[in-house]
Amino acid sequence: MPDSILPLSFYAAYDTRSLAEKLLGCELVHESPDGVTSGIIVETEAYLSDDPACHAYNRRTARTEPMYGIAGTSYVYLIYGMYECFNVVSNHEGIGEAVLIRALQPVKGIELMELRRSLIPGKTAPKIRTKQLKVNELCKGPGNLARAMGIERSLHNNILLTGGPLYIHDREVQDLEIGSSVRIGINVGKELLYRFYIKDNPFVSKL
DNA sequence: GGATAGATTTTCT
DNA sequence: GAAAATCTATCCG
Repeated sequence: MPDSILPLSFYAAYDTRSLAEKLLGCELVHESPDGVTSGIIVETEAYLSDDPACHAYNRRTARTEPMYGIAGTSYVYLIYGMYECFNVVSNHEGIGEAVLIRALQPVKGIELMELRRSLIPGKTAPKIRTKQLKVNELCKGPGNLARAMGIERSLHNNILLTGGPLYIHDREVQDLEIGSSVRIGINVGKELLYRFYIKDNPFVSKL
């Protein structure tokens, strides 16, 4: 069934690492008041409950509470004081695991993405970007992706379903060439090959 | 092309 | 009070 919104049963059908691979090639859509943006998911990372890099590795806290919700819940958090990151919660209720979406190939609303990315974040002196971004830079990396898509913490702890503003479409291609590697920007769990990406796709954040 | 420093604030110790 | 699932500008070769 091409062109259908992923049902909750999809998110619940796989373990976290499998879901991270299955989400590749799917299209993330945000229907915001400003307009619709979307992009093909080309890069993900898995965070498991027995993995020291996972936010839910230690105590269950207020911030990570959505990670313990049902698969298909959104988990959005602020990192380094400036950037938001978007995750899809995975596994069963009560188990704190999620998939970080790291890069998109823009499809809809490219002009809106450019507009949202035209300001460089910064409290003291938010700067206007001087150089025009290339399309493959708009959603490169989790912080940039969230900004281009207009995903903020107001979308934290929502269910990715029909009727909501944020959801994911099924992918059409079944046989994707998928690569894996260690994850980016972490200091623990370095050796785990929990990063997945579409091979030879120029929208991936890093080789 | 790669390496490095600085921005910024929430969260947890 | 330190660390953090990041990004950008700047320096250097």
